[in-house]
Amino acid sequence: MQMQGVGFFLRVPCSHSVLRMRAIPVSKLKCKALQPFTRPCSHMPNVAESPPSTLVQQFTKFCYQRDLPRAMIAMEAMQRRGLWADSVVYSELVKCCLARRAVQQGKLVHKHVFSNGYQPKTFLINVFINMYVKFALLEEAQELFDEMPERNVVSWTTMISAYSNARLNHKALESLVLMLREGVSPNSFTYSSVLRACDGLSNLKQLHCCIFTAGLESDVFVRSALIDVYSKLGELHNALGIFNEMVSGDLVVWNSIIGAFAQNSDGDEALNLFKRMKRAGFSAEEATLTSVLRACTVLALLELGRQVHVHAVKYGQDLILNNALLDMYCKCGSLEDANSVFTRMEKKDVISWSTMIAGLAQNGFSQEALRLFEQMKLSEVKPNYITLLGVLFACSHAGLLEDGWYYFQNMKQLFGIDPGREHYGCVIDLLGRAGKLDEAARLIQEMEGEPDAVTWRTLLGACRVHRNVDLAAYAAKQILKTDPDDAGTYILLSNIYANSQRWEDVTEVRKSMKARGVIKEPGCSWIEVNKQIHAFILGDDSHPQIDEINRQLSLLIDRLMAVGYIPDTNFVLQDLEGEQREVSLLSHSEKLAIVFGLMSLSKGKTVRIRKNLRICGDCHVFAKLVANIEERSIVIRDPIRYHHFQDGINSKHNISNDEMEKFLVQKDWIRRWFIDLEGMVNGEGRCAPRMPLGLIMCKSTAHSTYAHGGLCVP
DNA sequence: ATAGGGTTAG
Repeated sequence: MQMQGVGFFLRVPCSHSVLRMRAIPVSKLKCKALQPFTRPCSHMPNVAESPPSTLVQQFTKFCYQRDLPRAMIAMEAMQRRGLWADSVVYSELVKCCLARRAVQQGKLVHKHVFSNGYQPKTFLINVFINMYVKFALLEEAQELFDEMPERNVVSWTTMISAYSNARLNHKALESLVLMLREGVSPNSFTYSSVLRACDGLSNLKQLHCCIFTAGLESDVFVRSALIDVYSKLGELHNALGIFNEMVSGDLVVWNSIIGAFAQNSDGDEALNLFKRMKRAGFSAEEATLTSVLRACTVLALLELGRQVHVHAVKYGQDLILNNALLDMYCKCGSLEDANSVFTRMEKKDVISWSTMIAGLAQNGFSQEALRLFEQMKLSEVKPNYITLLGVLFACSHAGLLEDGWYYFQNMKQLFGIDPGREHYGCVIDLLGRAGKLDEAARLIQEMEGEPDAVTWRTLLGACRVHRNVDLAAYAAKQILKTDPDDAGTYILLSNIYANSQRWEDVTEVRKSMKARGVIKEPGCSWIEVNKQIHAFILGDDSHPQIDEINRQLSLLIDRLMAVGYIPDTNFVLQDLEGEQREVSLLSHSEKLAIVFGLMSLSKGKTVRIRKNLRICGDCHVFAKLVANIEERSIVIRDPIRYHHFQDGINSKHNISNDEMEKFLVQKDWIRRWFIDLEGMVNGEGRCAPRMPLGLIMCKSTAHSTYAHGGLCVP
C-alpha cells in the first residue's frame, strides 16, 4: 500500500485505441470510507498485490457480497493497474452505494469508469444517471445524460421519471416528445413515469391514445398509473372504466382504484370495490387498509374503522397506516382511540402530530391541542403549514385571542412558515368571535392576494353572532360576487336582517334569491347502526321506521318543551314563515337521526351522527338537552367540526340545571323575536304557541341504507 | 439499468 505520497498518480491506461492518460492524484480523492483501509490491515486481504485476474475476481466478489469498503479498495487497485471489470459488476457496486446512501463512493465509481477517456457503454452510463437521480442530484444526472453519445429508452425513462418526481411536469412531457423525435420508442416504463407528470386532461387524452396505439394499455403499471391520473383529475368515471377492463388482477391496480374513490370522498364506492377485491381473492395490505380507513373516515364509520384497526395491527408500525388510523378515530369523534393509537406509535412524523393536534382542536379540545403542540416543539419533528392551521384553529375554537394572535404574528419567525389564506381565515374567525369585527375586516384587507369566498364567509358568520348588519351585508355581497348561487349566504343574510327587524331587506334578499333560482342543498344526516348506514334527508320519508321515529321525536320534544325548550326559529334556513318555520326546524335531519340513534342503539352507546351541512343553533341546543335528559353521549360531526354532547358530570358540554336557566335567560331574545314574528303574521302580538305535533309528522325524512355487512377485512 | 398503490388542511 503506497498511497500516501503526494506525487503518486494513478496510471490507468485506456482500453480504447485513443490513449489519453489522465491521472488523478490520490490525495484529491475525497472518500471518507476509504481512509481507514488505506493503511495495511491484518484481516484485510492485500488485494493490491494479487495477480490481475484474481484482482478483478476479488473485486467482483466484493461487489456481489455488497462489501463496499473492500470493493472500493479493490477498485482503486484495479484503476492503478489499468484493469476493468464487467459493466454489470459496476452496476452491482452502484446498487450497494445506493443502498448505503454512499454518495461519495458512488461518485468515485463514476470517476473510475470514466477515467482516462474510457467510454463506458450506454448501459453503464444509465446506471450512473439513475444513481444521481436517486441521490437527488438532478444536475449531475442531467449533465451525464446530455453528454452521453447514445441514449436509449432507459436513459430517457430515467430522466422522465426524475422530472415527474421533481414535479417538473413540463420537462417530463417535453422529454417524451424529444425522445420520439430521436426515434426512441417509449415502453411501459416510460408511460407509467410520464403519466405522473400529466396535469391536464388534454395531455392525458393524447398520452392515453399513444398508450393505446402502442398496445400498452393492459400493462398493470400503465393501468394503475392511468387510474391514478384520471382520479387526480377528478375523472372517476374514466378511472373506473380503465379498471373494469382489467382481465387478470393485480393488487396494486385494486389499491389504485380503491384509493381513487376514497380520495375523492366517495367512501361508499371505495368500500364496494374493496368488497369486490376480497371476493376476487385478494388480501388487503397496508395501502389497501389505508384507503379503506380513509373511506371509513369520509363516511364517519367508526365501527367499520375499528374492524380495520384489528387487521391493521399486524402491520405494526407502518407510519402511513397508523396516521390514517389516527385520522379515522379523530374524524369519527373517538378521541380516546385516537390518543391510544398516537401514544403507541413509535415513529411519529409531522403528519401524525398535525392530525392529532387538528383532531383535538376540531373536537373541541383546544387546550389539549395546544398542550400537544408544546410537546411537539420538544420533539425533533418540525411543525409545518398544516400543523399551524390546527394550532390556530384550536385558538379560534376556544376564543384564545392572545395565543392565536401570538402564533399568527410569529409563525414566520418561530417556525419559518409564511401565513397563508387559511391561517388568515382562522385569525379572522378568532377576531370575529371576540367581537373585533373591524379588526377582522382590516386583516382581510391586509391579506396578500384577493380574499376568497371562504374568508368573507368567516366574517359573515362573525357578523351574525355580533349582529353587525352593515358589515354582514358587505361581506355577503363579496361572497356573492364569486359565488352567486351560494344559498347559505342568502339565507344567512336574510336571517341577519330578520334579527334586526329589517323586513324590507329580508324580502329583498329572498326576491333576489328566487330570481336567481338558488336552491339550497337539502340537509342530510346519517348514522351507523348495526353495520348499516341510515340516512335522513330533509323532505324524504322512505325510512322504514319513519312513523315510529316521528312518534318518538314528538314525545321527546314534549319532554324538552316541558323543561323550557323553545325551538329557535331564527335558525330556519328556509323560505318559510311562522309555524311552518318551526315545523321545518323540528324536522331537521339530525334530530331524526338522533331519535333513531336513541331508539336503536343500546343504552350507554354513544350516538354518532354525521351531516352534510353545518349544524344549526337550534339542533345544537336540542342535542345538548337530549344528551342531558336521556343521559347519552352524542357526537355530531358537521363539515367543519365536531360537537360532543356528553352525559357525564365533568363533560364540558354538559348542562346543569343552573346553566340551563342561564341559557334560557340568555336566549330570551329568541322568545321576543318569536312574538314579533307572530305579530307580523297574525296582526297581533301573542306568545309562541305550542308545537302542533301533527304537523311534525307530515314533514318527515328520508332513508337510504348501505349495508357493509361485517367486512371481514384481509 | 428505467415504472404503478396509502397519511394531515382546503
